Amino acid sequence: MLTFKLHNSTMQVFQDYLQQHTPIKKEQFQLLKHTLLEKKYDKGKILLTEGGKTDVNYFVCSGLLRAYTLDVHGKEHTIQFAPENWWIGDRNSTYFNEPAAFNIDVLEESEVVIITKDFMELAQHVCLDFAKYNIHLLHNTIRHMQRRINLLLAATAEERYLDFVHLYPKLTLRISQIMIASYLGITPESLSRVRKELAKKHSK
Amino acid sequence: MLTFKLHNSTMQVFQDYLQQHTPIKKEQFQLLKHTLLEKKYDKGKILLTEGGKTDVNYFVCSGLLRAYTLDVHGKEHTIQFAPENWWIGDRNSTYFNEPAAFNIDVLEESEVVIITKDFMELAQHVCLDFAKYNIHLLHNTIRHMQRRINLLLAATAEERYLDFVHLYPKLTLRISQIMIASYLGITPESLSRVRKELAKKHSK
DNA sequence: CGTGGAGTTGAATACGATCAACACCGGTGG
DNA sequence: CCACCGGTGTTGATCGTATTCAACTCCACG
Repeated sequence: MLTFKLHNSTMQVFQDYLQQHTPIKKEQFQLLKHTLLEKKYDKGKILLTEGGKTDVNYFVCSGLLRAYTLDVHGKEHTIQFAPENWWIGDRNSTYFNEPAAFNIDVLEESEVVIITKDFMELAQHVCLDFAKYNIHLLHNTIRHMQRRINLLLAATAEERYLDFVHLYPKLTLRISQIMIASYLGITPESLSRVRKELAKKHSK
Repeated sequence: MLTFKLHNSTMQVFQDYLQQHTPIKKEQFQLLKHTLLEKKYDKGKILLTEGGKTDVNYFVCSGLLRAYTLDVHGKEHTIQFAPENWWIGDRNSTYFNEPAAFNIDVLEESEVVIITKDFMELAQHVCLDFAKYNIHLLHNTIRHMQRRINLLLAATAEERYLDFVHLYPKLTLRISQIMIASYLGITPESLSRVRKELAKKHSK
């Protein structure tokens, strides 16, 4: 007998992730499943708006989401990209019950699992060690943000771009330069020139 | 009978803080005390060096510490200030067992409590809810860092300075402009001019 | 086709950095 | 007590990097 498995379902991707990265096992996942929701979003869809409220986070199974803010001039500033197997959500709203600090939109058609508050609470009851994983995730987030702050303080546009390429080589190809520029804190025109300079150096 | 209490001991300040902000109570603190160390450091003392290793964090009871990095030109970039009742430490080293990402030095003569790994572990056994406080602290750190990243991406030097003054009004007076500039990501000269402009606007 | 967004390039501009000079303390030692 | 010194903060002149605004090419997509 042959079993065909063409591709994993959205929920299956999430379950696989949990089993690989957290102490939550198959049987435990079954107890948690009812607190989760799977969704598919089209490119351009806005999942959260600055100042709004939400009590869910997202786990991206396929596609690409983004967190960004708008300044007084209407320019976008990217806080975070979330490709497959990344978490994204607004802590201000989900954890502190305050208005959201940023917007979340869909850069590529994406399949996501919606992580409710119920899931977070229940997961810690069902699996005591889940809290440890959670803390690990928080520390890791802080480490990355600290690194980014340091780059914004100390590095030139070129250095920041090279760091981005090094850290997210696959994303560099998927994400438009407009978006990358808004993540690096420069204009798209400047990024274009940075890339031109790098190409020149590299060809020598 | 009169009781004189001229000033709190370093350890007492820390105990008071825990009792106010965490679920750790008097009796529980007694069980934890032996994992803590109190120290007094002179201005200029360097507690941690980039690339080094440490397994302790600090709680500042009095004085002022600072976390900073050095770039290739030898310039300092301030990651964080830690005045009284703040925590400071290098996660890369204490949590991830990797080389420290930054330096920590003493800006004012300071009394600190040294928080060992033993304390963190024991505290969670002695008081189950301490973990929740810890998570709260992590979320809060992330919130602040996200805000800072957004300011570095979106705001002018003047806006960043105003935000700093608003967020840390007391620190503004205690910290030299050289240090504030290195926190904002500008030169001391630029900060001086920003302040001049603000004074001009304000006097109109 | 043709339309609109992405990326590139150029010219002018603005903002902060750099370099240098100087005033102003606060502390130290003769 | 005063002279000196080093660090801080200010100001000016100049420089450099990134921004702004505009024009143009190149595709992808309807």
